[in-house]
Order: sequence, then structure tokens, then C-alpha cells
Amino acid sequence: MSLRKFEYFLAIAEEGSLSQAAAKLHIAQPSLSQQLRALERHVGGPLFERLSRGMRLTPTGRAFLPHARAAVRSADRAYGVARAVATGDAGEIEIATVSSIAAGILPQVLRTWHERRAGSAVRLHEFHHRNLLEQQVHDGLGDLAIGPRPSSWDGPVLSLGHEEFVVVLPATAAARHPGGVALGDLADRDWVLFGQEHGLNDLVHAACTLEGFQPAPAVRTWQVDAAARLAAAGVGPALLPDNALPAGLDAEVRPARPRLFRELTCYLRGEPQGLVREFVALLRQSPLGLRDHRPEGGRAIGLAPTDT
Amino acid sequence: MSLRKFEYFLAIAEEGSLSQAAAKLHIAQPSLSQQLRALERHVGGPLFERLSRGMRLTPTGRAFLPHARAAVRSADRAYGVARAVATGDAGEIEIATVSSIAAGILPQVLRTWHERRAGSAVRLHEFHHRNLLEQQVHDGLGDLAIGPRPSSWDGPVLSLGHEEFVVVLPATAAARHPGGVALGDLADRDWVLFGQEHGLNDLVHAACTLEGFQPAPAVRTWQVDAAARLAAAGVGPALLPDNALPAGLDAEVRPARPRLFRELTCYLRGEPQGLVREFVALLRQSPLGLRDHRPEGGRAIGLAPTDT
DNA sequence: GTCTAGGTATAGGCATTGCCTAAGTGAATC
DNA sequence: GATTCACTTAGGCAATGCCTATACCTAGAC
Repeated sequence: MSLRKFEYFLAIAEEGSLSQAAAKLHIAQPSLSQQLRALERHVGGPLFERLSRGMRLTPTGRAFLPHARAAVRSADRAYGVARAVATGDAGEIEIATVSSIAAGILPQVLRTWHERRAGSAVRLHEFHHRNLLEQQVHDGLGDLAIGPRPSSWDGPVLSLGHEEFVVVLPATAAARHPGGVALGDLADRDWVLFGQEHGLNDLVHAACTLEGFQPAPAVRTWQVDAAARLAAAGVGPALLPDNALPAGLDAEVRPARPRLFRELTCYLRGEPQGLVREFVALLRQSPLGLRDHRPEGGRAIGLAPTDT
Repeated sequence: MSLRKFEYFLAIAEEGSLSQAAAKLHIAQPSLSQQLRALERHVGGPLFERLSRGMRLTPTGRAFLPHARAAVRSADRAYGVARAVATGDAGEIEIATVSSIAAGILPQVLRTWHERRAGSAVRLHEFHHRNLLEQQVHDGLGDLAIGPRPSSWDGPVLSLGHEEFVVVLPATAAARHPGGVALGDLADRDWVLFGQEHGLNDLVHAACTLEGFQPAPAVRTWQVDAAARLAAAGVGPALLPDNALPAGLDAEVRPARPRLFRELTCYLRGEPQGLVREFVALLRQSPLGLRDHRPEGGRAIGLAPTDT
């Protein structure tokens, strides 16, 4: 049953002698003899022939040898790899997040991460709603979560700064909105909204409700960048986090008025270990490369448990 | 250190719960908890995260898992294979023999063996002298020896019958020797002999000495079938075991007069186990497919410790 | 033949390990 | 707030593993 017996067996096979193997293993010779006997009893036949000046493998022993070696090697590797991961030298981490962040901010961080630690892959889980994210991570999915501040959390929560929500309109509409865009001015437009159970949908609705209207849908989508492109194409205004806008979008992008912010955080179930600790440290150094707009001048949204 | 810990780890990872894994392993749950802790201490970090309703792999655990699985599999396989060999269901055996037998009789036996147990390969060690064979096998080479009866042996020795020595001459010489060929008649010929340290050389010399002459060499070889072909080509007479003659040899082959026999045996260092036992059983059933000539009417040679 | 040397097996003692039962803790649920 | 579920801690007991000392066997030397 014990790996030690395997190692003992290998040592005997290698040395061709019980006593020499015992010396190499730093144990007494009778102990080795005992262990070998036990192993042979378990196998059901002798593994070595006892010659007058040493031990020689029987056919049984020869058959046993390569697999025993493989077992010991695998075990060593298991310990080695696990230790490497535990100390943060290698491994793979799972990040759970909401889709707006996966599409928007994360790529920059992951590029930095990949440059620093080429060996360690990242697995990404995306959710469409902050509540779902929070619940799934709480239930054990992923090693860390990146998303809006969780509503109730007993593990560590690290603030990554705030992202601002912007209104996206066709490029031609630029002149009409030199500063920000008052949401109320768009009350009777048909909007580019998100799917009913998408976190950003709840959020847009909450913002509009505060301005005293319910946005009517021109179209609904589940893709953040699709929403941006639809708005740019003139389907209707969209309200999006600035960091989630696709690069090179041909559109007029203006802060909402009143200004709207959402705090982003990284949260975990427990104290981070190994690679996760490293990743969190990276986040702490450069908070997602986030353009952090202070929420002083504006309204912070996204704190109620029902939005993204 | 223990493989059991690996199995425990795998069970927990599979079940996602310590208590369920304990039930599956038929041990108490606290015992599992203890073992896991010990394993984690050894690895240097937690392998599982403790959630409120179960265990979840940490990145360390995820890294550990595949190697642990491989280790357990290899160990299982090691036991399985060894047991199979111990019971004679599979494996590989090493046979040590002298070259005249390897060239002559063994192929038939090995073909039968291969037909019966296609999975089990045979490794062959050939020696040029029975003394060398006996010494090497005594010192641990091979699982069994097939050769002339050993001069001093304390393990089992199984007689396989006798082979007769024949004189090989060119086909044209046939008429002159209707029955056997008296060695003395060839006393002044130049012989096809074997290398000085070859077992058959000693043997031919012993036989000729008994007839009162020393054979002069026309040529010396180390290959039994080369000797037969040289003799057939008329280089000189050769004295060979009949079973070692190559098939389809175009020559006159006659028994020596006086008739000369050599006993062949199978001998081992100890009681045969598993496959070796099977092989010995096969030998016992069909003694090498040997044409067994009774030595009654002739002289048995090859019993002194100096010939093959 | 006796003796010595090299190598493995057996015996008995002691510390460690592994498993058990019983009780404790913490979170989720009714 | 009581109950349930799941893991952890604590303490006892049997089994395992290693040790020293001794016995046994073979081979080689005197």
C-alpha cells in the first residue's frame, strides 16, 4: 500500500543487494528485509531471488519494476507540481467575472499577467449578472471574482476603483451634446437595452428610473460590444460602462448626466494562496489599468443587490 | 508518503465531500480529515477549500490531481502485472542456454510456447560453453538454463533426453560409410573444429582422444551451422549434435562409431514460479521435441566438467 | 575441515501512525 | 432560535515501521 515500499523495491533492484540498498536508504537492513517481505506477500509471489551474493529480480519483479518506477515518479511529480503551485511558481487559476468586465477591462490585466508568468494559464468564467457571479463564487466556482462590490461577503474584498457609465450615440449626434448627456433628454427615445436577466439591464433601468422614466427597448442584446455598435449605428442610445467599449468604435461617447459610477472589486472566499495571491497582488498594483473616475461628482450606482 | 493518502485525496476530489468520500472508502470521516491534513502539510499548502457544503480543489489541488491519479494507476498496474506474472498469466522469461541448443532445438519449443502464450516474450542468452552457462546461471543470469547436465547443481535438474553426435561429410562420401562412421577412420583428416574456448571443441577433442588420436584443424569456427556447412562443402569432417544441424543441409550425416550421446537438461536455481513453471511444464511434456536416442548402445559424453 | 566474511532472515522492543468514537464549531435552513 | 449538515479537534487503542541483536547460509581462505 505504501509508496515507501515501492521506493525500497526500486532501491533494491537498482543496487542488486538488500544491504547496500538499506545503506543508501539510511535504514537498517532488517527493516528493508521486512518491507520487501510484506510487499512480496501483497503481490503474491517473490519479487527477488535470493542469491548467495545479492538479490536478483524474478520475472514477477521485472514486470513490477517499470510500473513501480512510474508510480514513484508520478508521486514525486505530484508533490513537486503542487508545491510549485502552492508557492506561486506555476499553475492555473480560475477567474470568475461578469461579461462586461471580461469584455472590457480584463484583457489588459491578463496580458500583463501572461507576460510575467508565461507558464500559468487562466481560465475565465463569465456571468451575465453580478448576483449570479456572487452566488456561484460563493458556492465554490473560480478562485477569485472580479466584479461589482458583492452585496454580502465575508471574505476579503479589494476595491479596484470606479468605472463611469457613458451614453453611446451615433457619431453625427456629437455636436448636440457637447458635455455630458442628460438621461432625461433621451426619455422618449427607444433604447438599446440588455436581456431581461442581464445585469446591465437592471442597472440601466435603475439609472433611468432615478431620472423619472422607463426606457423603451429598440433592441435587446446580451453582448456588451454589440450594444455599443448598435448604439453607434443609430438604433438608439445605450448606457454602458466606459471600460467595456470596444476599441475603435465610431460613435459619440459622452458621460451620463447625472454622472454614474460603478465600483469594481476583486473578492475571494478566503485568504489567497500561491498563484492567486500573486494575481491579487498584480491587481492591487495596477487596479485593472482602470481609468478611475472619482464618484464624488456623480452618483454611484450598482450597489443595490439587483444590478450588475 | 503513503499511496493511501493519494487514494483518499482522489476520493475526496471525486466526491466533493469529505464525509461522502469517507463513506465510500469505508473509514470514519475524522480519519479522512486527519489524513488530508497530513497530506496538505506535506505538500505545503491546502489542497481543498472548505466550503459550507463540501470541499473544492484549490489551484494546488488541481495541479496535484492528475499526477496523483497517475501514481495510483501506476501502482495498481504494478500490482496487477506482478500478480499476473506470479500466477503465470503474462510476463517475460529469460532462458540461458548454449549456442548449439539455441541454434538447434530451442526454436521448435519456442514456437510452441509462442502459440500457447502469445503475450509472453522470451529473452535468450547464449553461451559458447556449458561451464560458462552453468556459472552465469548460478550467478543469477536468466530464469532457467537449458544445456548439458550441470556438473554441480543444488537446484532442480530436469532431464530432457539425449542427443546423438553425428559425423558430417560431403554428400559424395555417402557410399563409403553405409552405417556409422568410425572416428578412428578419420584420424588423419583435417577436421572442422570449434573455437578453442567453445564447448563443442572440448567435446570433439574428448571423443577423439578416446579413439586414440588428436584431430588436426582444417578450420575453426564459433558457429554450429557454419561448421556443418563447412563439413558439407568438404573442408573436413565435423562432429556435431544431430539436433543442431541446419535444415536442408546437403551432406552425408552418419552416427559416429562408437555412438556418442549427450544428455540435455533444464536446470533452475530454485522452484519455478509463474511463467517459468509453465515453461518447465511445457518442456516436461514435450522434451524439446528431441529425437531421444538411448545411450545404451553407445558412449555418453559431455559429462565431464570441461566439455559443452 | 574449520574459519572468516558477506549477505539475508528472524526476534523482540519501542516510537509512530492510522483509525476509531465522542465532542466541538460554524454555516445554512426551517 | 433550533436543527441539520459538514468539517475539525481530542483522546484512546491497535497496527505498522524501524531499530538492535542474533541466527543462518554460502563462498572463499587457511
